[in-house]
Parts: sequence; structure tokens; C-alpha cells
Amino acid sequence: MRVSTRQTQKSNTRKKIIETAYRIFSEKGFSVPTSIIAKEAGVSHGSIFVHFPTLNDLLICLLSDFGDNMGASLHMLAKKCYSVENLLKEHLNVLEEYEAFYSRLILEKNRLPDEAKSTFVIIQSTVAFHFSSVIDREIEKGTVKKLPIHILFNTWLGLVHYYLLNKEFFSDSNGSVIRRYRAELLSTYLNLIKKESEVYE
Amino acid sequence: MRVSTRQTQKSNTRKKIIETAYRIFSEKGFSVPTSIIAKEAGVSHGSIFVHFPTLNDLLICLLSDFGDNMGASLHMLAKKCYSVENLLKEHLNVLEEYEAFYSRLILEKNRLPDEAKSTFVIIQSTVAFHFSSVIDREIEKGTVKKLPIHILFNTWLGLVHYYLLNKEFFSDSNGSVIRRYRAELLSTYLNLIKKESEVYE
DNA sequence: CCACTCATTGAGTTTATACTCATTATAAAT
DNA sequence: ATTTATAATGAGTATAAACTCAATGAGTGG
Repeated sequence: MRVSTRQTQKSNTRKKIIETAYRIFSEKGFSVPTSIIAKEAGVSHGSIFVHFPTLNDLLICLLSDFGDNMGASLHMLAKKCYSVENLLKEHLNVLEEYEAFYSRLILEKNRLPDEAKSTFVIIQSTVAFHFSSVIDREIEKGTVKKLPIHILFNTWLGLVHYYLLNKEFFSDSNGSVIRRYRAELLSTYLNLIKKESEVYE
Repeated sequence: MRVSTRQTQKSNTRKKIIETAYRIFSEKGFSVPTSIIAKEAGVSHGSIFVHFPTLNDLLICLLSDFGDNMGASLHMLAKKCYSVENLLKEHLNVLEEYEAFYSRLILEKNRLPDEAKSTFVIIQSTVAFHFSSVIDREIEKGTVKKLPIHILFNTWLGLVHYYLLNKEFFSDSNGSVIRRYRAELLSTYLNLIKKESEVYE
């Protein structure tokens, strides 16, 4: 049976709401009222609640999509990485790609429904998994210092998140913090974890 | 002229509000309604607005007091520090002392009035200042790797903040994350920044 | 062409919470 | 003792934002 006009109509409206919400939330954070989202999407305020019974449902939908997308990007990129340096570079690439929404996620995590935490966990677990296997190998090869992997990971993530969370101190608010500081972040971190004989330039 | 009953009455009420707000905000975050604060403080809801025209004024008062207190603690402790190890230990001591409110501050910074940012800046500047001078000396002595100081500092703060911001992943929510992880945080970070000949045990 | 279904609408409702202000009680001044 | 000043009160107001639902009108099937 072919797709009816009504069905496409409905799914278009849904798509418009999702896309607009994603954009606006990325730009201004999650406390933008539903009425503004509706206006920006060019649909009525009521339409939002036809498609998403509550605001929470919309958020959960956005977060779950986001987790899937970013998770997929992380999975793909990790396959080509045989060195820490490469892995971290690719991690930064993915972060830069998703930077706006990702920053909001880590910034406002607590105000979001619990599903936000699982999105966060899924993303970090994916990174952690690839990080672990690469670092493990490098520690065995003797190119990286022998320290507990989880805390090496937390140091990296802590550093990157620090820049994302405090964007306003590091760059004018429209530019990408990751793009601006990627070289510095990378070289410092690698110099810290590598054995002296392997110093990164 | 001696202090009148009324004056003490008034200043007691004010004190009760401030102390209660500080405690409740530390426990539950800054979105607890003023009516709850009033009830917990044992004063009427209206009293809050007699002492603080707007909620923002109360927040600004709390933040400014907090900045002064924590700033003072940081100043005092920094005086006895001649090694990075010592400085970081003392930093962790101060963080542990102010942990509850400090965590809320870094967690909800953006929802707070702009004065929150200046409180944050004052605190970090104080730490950064002492950090710089100690690290500078150690780099010259050759015990610490020669890397840009600001990013060594951001790595440390990023790591510690990562634990504070993600408390729920690291410890049951009532305990202190700093107390639980201080040894690990310290030893890992020192091992990272020290030259190999100086490895920290 | 008509009856029916259903996505969309937006004015209206509900709820939460910051903030007001007339009233009250009591300390201070005369 | 009486008047005046003021700290405290809490029911009431204002506002913002999520959510509802009867009305609308366009697609669909006969």
C-alpha cells in the first residue's frame, strides 16, 4: 500500500519538530520553552504534544537518536586506530562534529530525564572500550606509562570536558573549542602519558 | 550605642536564611524553591524577601560569602606548600571541606547569576596562582616535565572536576568523592607530570 | 458528492514558584 | 501609658511554561 499524503504530512511535522528542537537546544540549551520550538519549527504549539505526549518524551527521543548517531561515529572511527595518538585525534574529530549538542548534554545532564544518563554512559563506554584496547597495547609495548587505564581515560575525558564546559573562558562563544585547542590538548596529553623516550612533538 | 533587640532579631533571621539556604542548596541544588528554604529555616516565606529583594540577591550573597571563605582557605594553605605534591594535597583538602557546595557551583554555574562566574574565577585564579609558582619552580629544578603551565593546571582541574561532576558514577551519593579517590587522583597525576627519574609511589 | 477520519490548531487550563502588601505584634521613643 | 517604627507574616498576585481539547479543515473511501 502506498504512503498516504497524511502519513507523510505527519512524519514531516514530526521531523520538523525533532530537527528544530535539536538545533535550538544545541544553540541555547534545554530550557528553551516548547512554545519557541513550535514557532521556530513553523508548527502549532499543540502539535508538539500530539507527537510527544510530554516534553520528556521529546528529550528522550532526541537523546536516544543522538546517542545512536554519535555512538555509530565512534565505532566506525575507532576501527582505523592503531595508536593512541590516532585514536585521540579521531575522538576529537567526533567530538567536534557533535560539539554543540554534546556540550549541552554534559552541561545540563542533571536537568534532563534519567535516559540522558544512559546516553552519556553509552557514549563514554564506547570511547572507553577503544581507548582501553589501544592503550593496553601501548603499555605492553612500553610506549605508554604503566598506570591504571581507567584513570588515564578519566584524565583525558576530564581535560576535554573542562574545555567544553568552560567554553566561555577559552574562546568566543560561536567558535569550536575543540578545533581551537585540539593540537594543544593532544600534544600535552600525549607528552604526559608517553614514556620519556617516546616524547611527542 | 548598644545593639537593640530588634537588630539582633533581624540579623538572626538573616543568618538563619543564609545558613539554611547554604545547607539546602548544597544538598539538593539551587532549584529548591524559596518556600522550602523558608520552611526549613523556620521563618515565613515573606521574610526571605524582606532580607533579599530577589532570589538572585540571596544567591549572590551566598556565592560571594562562599568565594571569600574558600578563597581564604586556599590562600592560607598555599603558604605551607613547597612541593607540587603538597600543594595538590592541600588543594584536595580544601575541596573536600567545601565539596558539597562547590560541586553544585560547578554543576549549575550557568543557571546562576553572572556573579557565580566571578566567584568561580576568583577561586580558580587563586589556585592557579599558587599552582603556577610551585610548578614553575619544579620545572626549573627539572623534577616536572616542561609543558605549558596553564594546560597542566587545566588537566589537574579537569580531572578533579570530572570526579565531582560525575559523583554518581564514582561513589554512593552521600560520601565524599574527593576523600574516596584522593590517593588515586594524586598518584596518577604526579606520575604523569613528573619526569621518569622522579616517579611518585 | 458525501460521510468519515485524523492531523493540526491555538485559545484556554493547570501548576509551580517568585514576589507583594495589608495586617500583626512588639520593641523603641516620647 | 501612648504613640511610633519596624520586623515578621502568609494569603494573595503575577508570570511563565507545560499541557488540554473542542473546533477546523483537508485527505480518504465509498
